[in-house]
Amino acid sequence: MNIGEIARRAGVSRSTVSYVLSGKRQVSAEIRDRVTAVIEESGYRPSATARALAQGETRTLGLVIPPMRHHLSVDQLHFVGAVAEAAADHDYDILLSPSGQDRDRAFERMLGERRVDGVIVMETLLHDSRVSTLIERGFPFVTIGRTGSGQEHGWVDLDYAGLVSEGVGKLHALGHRDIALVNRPQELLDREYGPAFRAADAFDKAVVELELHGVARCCDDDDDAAAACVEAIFAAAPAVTAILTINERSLAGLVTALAERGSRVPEDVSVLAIASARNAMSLRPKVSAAEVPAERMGRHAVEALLRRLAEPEGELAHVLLSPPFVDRESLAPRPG
Amino acid sequence: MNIGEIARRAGVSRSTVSYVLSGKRQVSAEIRDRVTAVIEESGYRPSATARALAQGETRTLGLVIPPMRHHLSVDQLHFVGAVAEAAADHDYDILLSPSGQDRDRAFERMLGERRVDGVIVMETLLHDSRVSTLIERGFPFVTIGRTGSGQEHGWVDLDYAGLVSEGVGKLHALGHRDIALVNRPQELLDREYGPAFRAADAFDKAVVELELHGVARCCDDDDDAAAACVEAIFAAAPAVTAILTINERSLAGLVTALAERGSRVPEDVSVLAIASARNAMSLRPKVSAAEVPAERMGRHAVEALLRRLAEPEGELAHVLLSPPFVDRESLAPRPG
DNA sequence: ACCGGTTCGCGAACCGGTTCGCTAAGAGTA
DNA sequence: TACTCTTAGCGAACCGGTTCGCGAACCGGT
Repeated sequence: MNIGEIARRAGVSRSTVSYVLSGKRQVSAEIRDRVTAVIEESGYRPSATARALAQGETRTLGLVIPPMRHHLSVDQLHFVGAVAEAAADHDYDILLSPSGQDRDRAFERMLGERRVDGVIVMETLLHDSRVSTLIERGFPFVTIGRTGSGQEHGWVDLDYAGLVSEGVGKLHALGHRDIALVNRPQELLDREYGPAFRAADAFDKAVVELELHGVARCCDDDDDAAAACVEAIFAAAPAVTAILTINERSLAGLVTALAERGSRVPEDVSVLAIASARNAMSLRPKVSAAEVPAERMGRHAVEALLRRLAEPEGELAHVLLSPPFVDRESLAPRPG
Repeated sequence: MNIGEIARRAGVSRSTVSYVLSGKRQVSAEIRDRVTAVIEESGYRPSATARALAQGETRTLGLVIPPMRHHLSVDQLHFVGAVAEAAADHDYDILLSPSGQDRDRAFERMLGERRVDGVIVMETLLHDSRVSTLIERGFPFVTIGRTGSGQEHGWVDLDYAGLVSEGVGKLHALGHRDIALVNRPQELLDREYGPAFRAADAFDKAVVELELHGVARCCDDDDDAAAACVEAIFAAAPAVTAILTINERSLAGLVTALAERGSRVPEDVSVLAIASARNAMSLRPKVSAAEVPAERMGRHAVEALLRRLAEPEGELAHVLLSPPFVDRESLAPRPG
């Protein structure tokens, strides 16, 4: 069933059917009714492909997701879902592009073959080749997380630097002087993954400013790594009485590792995290944490990108979110 | 940059360029080289949209994901990632279609406007309107989870019935006679969500067959619900010494709830789960569990669908996976 | 020199929409 | 009645590819 068939059955031209559908020109009530009746009874819907070709826009957004072997976090999952729903609300669809081993195949295809009108890039690095490519080609996009060249494109980001200094401040206010940071995996830090990088940086600054003794450690995204990390922390700084972690995936492992080495939370060691409430709440004690607002970020990203598509010369969106820490049961004054 | 421009620069016709690209007809070495040189230097890539229109296939697969408010599980996240990667390996793309409040908008658009060549349906119900729609329209698709009309379409499923009876059998073999099942939320059971339904059914059968005292309870997908569920179970059957759960999201809550009411695992109560290793391992004690093989399921689904697209009259794929239980620290013989 | 068979490039039609310019019919005015 | 203006439908061109039929050029054989 195509537009020509509808036109034939309604006894009008194809262009008239098109105008009935789009409303871009006036059509007399009589003809309009006749055409809509035919469309109704035949269940006709115009082909997205043909329209995309004619109009030069696909009404599809690309979402570049991190490779699976990074084991997407719950946050990222929520983010993907939120993006899909936000896009659907605007009658856009989401095309997934896994980056990965040969990441570029899918990414290049998406751009080169013009499958999408714009792109959302997840897990952005400070120096990100995908971002450079997009800028070079003048392709509309928004990143999750800032790059080094932050002013040249739209982004939505979580203020890791702010959260980390706020977190350290909270611990400092409780009297802690020996504080550890559990960061994301070394690999991400090496690749200059923004959150890992900015967290490390902010931690160092806060430590200097507040005249604390700080120890920062990277930790792979799993529970076994957390156990090793706890060992490393206390080996390097036995006096540590507070741990701040931005590594959600290893949070459970961190808490059990502390329990297993005989450190009570929060009597001996305070724990503060940046992690989803769902995750933090299922632990004992319930861990105080600032939540990654994945859903809000998803909606912001979609809306920023759509705004850019509507107004290519408009202002670039820079959205920096800073969710509050919520106190639960893992924080206490420094012992002794 | 389009195919006409390439043809002009290479001094050949558009059709010749097309044949160079597709290799569907012989082209003399001389002309082939000239054309590829021009393509190379101009960075030309054919438009996916135009090709889709001409060939009548989009080389895109639709993935219908559950609504966000169901809070996708880690498994489902992995599944989405695996699907995207498997599709990318075959140079297909994945279009997301969130089902949800007005699920039908995105789903109908995807089908009606022919944005995709085939569809993968997640979280299938025993009586699923999406499946009926797809069958009616003769649209190629594969479901994750069987429906009631299991023989009329391809599917990939986890053998929940088998896993539950195997699990009950294991507990029985350890001497347990009073066994509880923690199922997925009541809402899913009411809507006849396959895993919840089949698990409940298999549990009842196993209980009768082995002459056990069984109690089955639904549990919402969070930790608080797990606490309530534990209370309900012991209120109904104080003698329970073993719990089998297929509710991954509430597993952590289940374990802490047991600890909080003074039941030691596994000395007083054995726990057996169907859950990702990652999740089960981060608990104390480490929970014995059969793992949902999300990644394998994703690849199977994509490959089954692609096979169907290549051979519309070929056999339907029916893949039933049954991962092994792995023993960790949560199982013990019945006390006393 | 003629013939039948290959090889290979070209042009045109097609996929299913959108959009622009034209014009016939009808309305309004003098 | 003649003239202008507006309204609304039609046809054709276009988006950027693919595919089919045609025929020119070249081949070897007699």
